[in-house]
Amino acid sequence: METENSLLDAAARAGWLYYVGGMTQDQIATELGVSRQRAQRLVSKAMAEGLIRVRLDHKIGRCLELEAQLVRHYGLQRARVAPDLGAGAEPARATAATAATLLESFLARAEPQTIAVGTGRALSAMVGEIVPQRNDRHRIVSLIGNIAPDGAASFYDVIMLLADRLHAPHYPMPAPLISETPEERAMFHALRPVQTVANLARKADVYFVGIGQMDETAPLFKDGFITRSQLADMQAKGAVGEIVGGVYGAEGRYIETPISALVGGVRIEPGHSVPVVGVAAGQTKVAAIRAALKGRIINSLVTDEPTAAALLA
Amino acid sequence: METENSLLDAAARAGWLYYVGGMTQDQIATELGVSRQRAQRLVSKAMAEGLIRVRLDHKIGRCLELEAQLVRHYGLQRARVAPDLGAGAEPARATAATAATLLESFLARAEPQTIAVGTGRALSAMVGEIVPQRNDRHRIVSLIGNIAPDGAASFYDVIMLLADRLHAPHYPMPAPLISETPEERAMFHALRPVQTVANLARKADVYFVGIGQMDETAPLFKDGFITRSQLADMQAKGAVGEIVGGVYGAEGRYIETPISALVGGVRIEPGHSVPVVGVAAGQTKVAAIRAALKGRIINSLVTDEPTAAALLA
DNA sequence: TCGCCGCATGAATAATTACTCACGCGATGG
DNA sequence: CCATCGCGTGAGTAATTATTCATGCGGCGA
Repeated sequence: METENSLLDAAARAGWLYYVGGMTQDQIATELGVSRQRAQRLVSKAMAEGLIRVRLDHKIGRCLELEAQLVRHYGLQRARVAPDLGAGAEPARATAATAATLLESFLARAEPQTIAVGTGRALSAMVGEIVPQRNDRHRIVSLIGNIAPDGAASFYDVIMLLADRLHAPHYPMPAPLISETPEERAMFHALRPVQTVANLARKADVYFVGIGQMDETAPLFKDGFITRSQLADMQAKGAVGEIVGGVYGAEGRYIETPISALVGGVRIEPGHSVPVVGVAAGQTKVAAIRAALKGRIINSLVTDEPTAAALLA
Repeated sequence: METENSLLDAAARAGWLYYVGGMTQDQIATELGVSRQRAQRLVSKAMAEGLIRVRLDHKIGRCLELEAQLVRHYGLQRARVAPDLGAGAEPARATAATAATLLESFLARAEPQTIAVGTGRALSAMVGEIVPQRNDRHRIVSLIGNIAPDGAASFYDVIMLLADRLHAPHYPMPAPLISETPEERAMFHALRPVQTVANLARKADVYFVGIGQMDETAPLFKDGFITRSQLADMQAKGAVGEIVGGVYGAEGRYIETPISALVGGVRIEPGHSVPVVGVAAGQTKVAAIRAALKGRIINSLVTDEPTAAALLA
């Protein structure tokens, strides 16, 4: 622990000298009295550990334009468009920093906020960009059960990561994301802790949710929460997207399916007055995002440039 | 204006791809359809124009800033600011690990170093944080007699502890810290071993010293080296601090007092070119530290966060 | 219109950074 | 106590980035 800490300290120092001080790694090595290689490793560690945080302080004209158009076209409260990272990159990478900045603007508020979060890669990446801080006046509450079919806590467990970074009180939902049977779901929902969390979630001051597509690459399916035939069934009923387990059609209206009775989350009702921020990007998600916007399930959006362009096409 | 703007946009985009996307300038060039050199120039411009803001997300980020300010404000060779340990903790605790790291960076040098050390709680705590090692190419030399008025070796006997941890040759000064009479002092200083050590100390490659305040809590007084009336006398002459027994005023100029003729140490002359590292922290020591910095008795400082802030206030 | 100036460009090259590898040290477990 | 494993280290090297320099293009005044 002690050596761990001093290692990070050294990394932070090296990173500071490199990125802020603009020194070469050679100079840093001399300054710190270590070898050049070690200086390099420290700098790279500072980056890898996320000690160094980079943000873009310039709104690229095109992104600004897309944001304004999104707000106007879909009647949003706010929109953020991250510059394109290029074809190869994971879309979540692009939105992560931008979404983190938006979340931080809520965290900066003096009044205690109840912040409800969903799950997924996009939110997970966002949390990775949040600056660690001591910020215990806000509460983090989970919108959705995080127990996977095999009983393990989900890999993309956003709430724990976020609470860890903020040292904030947090309320995970101790229930399966999708139960085996309606009875199992009812049983979980009868539990006091589950009800407490659900009630808290329904009164949140701001929501951050991912958006799942319902094509063959659907996260629900890919991550093993539903079977291929269940997916096909929902597709047949017109499903195009999913938010915290709630499946909806092309107009953003929730669709009732056999699965609906098994979902252990707090469904986001359309037309919320508080910010409901969808964080999603990628060609495959365009239909799902558009539907969520149309149905006013979300009223704020963080996405990337090509996705924004597609949404407006 | 338009071209200006699109230039900045391009720079911002290149910077985003480079720092957030982690792409090489080659890839960026391909992505943006420009030459590699142009991509490089755009990235560099993004930095120069401050389009990309880099921040350090680590508790020592604030410390690093304070260090930079201390170096600038007082013209220091180097400064280290340890993170605050909270109100309750002994200030020496905070500086110990940081000072030890600094000392170790000197120990790591291949060329043999002569390392001169003073005494005091801060240095004692520092030595406690030094990792034991077999490092006999350096020499440790004492700057100050370590015989207390009662004849016992001082409790805070830094040099023995340090030499023990390093297995390095060491040269304690076999003389009283403060003699009873000028004659006694002269007698000790006539001794060959004392002269040898003093000569060695004057040619040291690096100095580590504590800094004593001269208020009612003065270490010299608390540890019984001087009487209350002697303290009062020095205070009346404007004494605010003390380094290896040398007492100085608010501007960091040494003050001659009856005690001066009794001190059995090697006075640190101002304006040394080799590192003279003061290790000290605590509200009570601020005036003493500031004076030592002003008078250039020390040219490097290890302190803690609140003390650094006070020194810059 | 011509010539000059300044600046952007890409080639070449220097500097810096990242990676690979073999080694050694200390921890771990039989 | 000794063999083994894993990790950190520095040397060497590949990759990447920064700088320098010669060139050419376009604007501007004569």
